[in-house]
Amino acid sequence: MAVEKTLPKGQRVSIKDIARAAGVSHSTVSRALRNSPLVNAETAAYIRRLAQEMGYTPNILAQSLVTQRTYTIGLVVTSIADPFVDAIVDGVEALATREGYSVFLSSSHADPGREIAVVEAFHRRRVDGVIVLASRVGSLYTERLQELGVPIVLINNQAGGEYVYSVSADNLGGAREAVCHLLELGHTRIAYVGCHFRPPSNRHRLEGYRQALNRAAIPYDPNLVIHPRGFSDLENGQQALPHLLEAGATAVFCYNDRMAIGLINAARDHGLRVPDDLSVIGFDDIEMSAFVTPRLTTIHQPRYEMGRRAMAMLLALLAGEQVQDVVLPTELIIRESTAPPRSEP
Amino acid sequence: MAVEKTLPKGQRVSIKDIARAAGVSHSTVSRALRNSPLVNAETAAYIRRLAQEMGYTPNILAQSLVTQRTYTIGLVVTSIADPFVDAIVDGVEALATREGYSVFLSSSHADPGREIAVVEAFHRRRVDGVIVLASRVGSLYTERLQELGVPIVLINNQAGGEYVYSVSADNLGGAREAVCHLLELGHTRIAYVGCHFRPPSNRHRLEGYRQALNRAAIPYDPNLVIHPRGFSDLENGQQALPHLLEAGATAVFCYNDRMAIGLINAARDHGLRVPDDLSVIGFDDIEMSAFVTPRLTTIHQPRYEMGRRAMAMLLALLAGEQVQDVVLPTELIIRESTAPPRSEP
DNA sequence: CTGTTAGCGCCTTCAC
DNA sequence: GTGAAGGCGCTAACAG
Repeated sequence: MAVEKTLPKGQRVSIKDIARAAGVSHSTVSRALRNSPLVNAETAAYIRRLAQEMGYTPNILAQSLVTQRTYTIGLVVTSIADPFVDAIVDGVEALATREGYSVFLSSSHADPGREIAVVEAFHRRRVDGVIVLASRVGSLYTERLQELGVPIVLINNQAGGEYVYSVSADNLGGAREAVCHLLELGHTRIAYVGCHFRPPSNRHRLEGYRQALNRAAIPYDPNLVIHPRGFSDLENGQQALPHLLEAGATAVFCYNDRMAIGLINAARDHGLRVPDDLSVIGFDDIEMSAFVTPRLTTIHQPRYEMGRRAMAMLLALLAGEQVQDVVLPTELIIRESTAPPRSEP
Repeated sequence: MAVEKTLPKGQRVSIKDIARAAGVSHSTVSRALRNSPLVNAETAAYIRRLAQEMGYTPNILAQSLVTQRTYTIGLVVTSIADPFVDAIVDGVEALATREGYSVFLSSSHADPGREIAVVEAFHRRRVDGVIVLASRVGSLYTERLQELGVPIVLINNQAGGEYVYSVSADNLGGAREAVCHLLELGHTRIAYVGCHFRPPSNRHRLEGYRQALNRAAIPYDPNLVIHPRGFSDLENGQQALPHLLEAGATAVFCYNDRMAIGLINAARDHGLRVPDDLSVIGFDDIEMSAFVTPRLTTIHQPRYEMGRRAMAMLLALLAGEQVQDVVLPTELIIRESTAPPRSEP
């Protein structure tokens, strides 16, 4: 009876169409398609074959409307074009896809306004959960986040809060390890170049720096701790050079690789040689680090794994399980930018 | 009048709830919320205020179900952790967000199977359109893509097809410009190191190389054209070195920056100096290029703009407008890795 | 201007 | 096993 006209394009085949073609009710089709045992095996097979032939593609939107589950998550990053971010996104996406979730990606450009706008948009789309990467936004926002009633996991952000879960790298331990490496090489005038616009992680790395010095019984010298006020990491690295020279540093631990690279470039322009005249160690182990000259010694953050773990945590939360915050270990990667201090003339 | 009980969490306020609270029908609420003129201004204002107070967030899924428009697009990339990809994603996302679209991001890892799986997933979610980035997948797949009945735009992929639209960089012109630069510096033994697993763009860049030589009346020497068979770009760059030396090249145009960097590293390990002993020029202008030593001379691709244009094209397509494929101009970025050939001893 | 009625595509009791 | 009926949240005629 049904008119078998080929639908022009964007073939909107629904379970009703299949039901009509199969001479059953749409309930039965629905069951068959979800492999429900409550349906005759043969008719189920027939229905599935029919669905296949008719080019049926389930409409997840409709499903979601009734099940109240969208199987989507929202991922907020500061900027996609950040070499630190990409591997994390990769990790999130890989696990999400494997588990049947799709991910909405949006960048906030570190603008609080945009960041909450993004979250609101995610909410309108009824994402099942949200992952926020390296947000610099504070409490006012995580508060709103929690109102949404969906689980949130934060990566690299210690912004605390009752219903906020987090995964991050071991900033403290990593920093300690970096400075220990410098100490073991024989340095005693070791500087730290920090980042003023990432307070929490900066605090931890600075603390690691202090702990390492402390253990080596080297007194803390405020002149060796610098927080440039520029906007970009590279710029900040460059700006730090004169202060370092003045303070008589022979080695520097930089908040991150980009700063380290900026510093190294500035040093070269200034006629200094790294590591001969100045040892430099970074943090993050971004891809570029292995290709600059000299190749940068740094602290590796397991970024892909951080993404995976964040997604895994979200999945657990969605399954109603209990979860604990995770802190992933870092790893010292020794390359060419660090060496023993030059013996005095 | 309305009971102001705070809903526990995941406050599922619907237009019906608002209707009840306001003493009107849900149609009126719907109209008021969409700023329809068919509603008394006062009651509309009241309703909107009420919605605000009750913490209402429209459910786009439900809207989409009836309007048949999801305001989502799917973006397929080979790998997110590719420095070439990120800026493009950024460009797509920026415009999409501005226009009220959300973007699903998925990576295919250059696996045809995964790539079509991703597209199927997008289809189930009823995305309004799809953007595919640098797909190495061929016709069988774009065919299926078109069956979906949603507009597709391809970035950096010449795979042709009736209903396929594309935006790409001017590979031919860029390559010509790269080689011209080398010619102008005085080189005559100029090599090309190509990429065997990106046939279309490789063909264009090789053709640009030939055209440039041709215009300079320099005969084409097959020994100077190398296509390493390794898997990674860096590796391929390294592998090319011995052949280049053997062929007596004084300058090399590499398919992309990563190859160029691999080649430069190999050259250094081999005791050669770039650009003194060998001039090297890349293609892409990835971020790293400005930080390696020597800083890499290269051909810039306007990646962010490519992303934007692709999204703009999709938007136009969704608006039913006619569109034309776009080819964006490249730009020669002269840095430190190219110089005149050394005068013979 | 506003309410009523349908229905988008699907899942889910609840009877048969 | 299977069908009928109701509803997820929302928009869109169609009457008033």
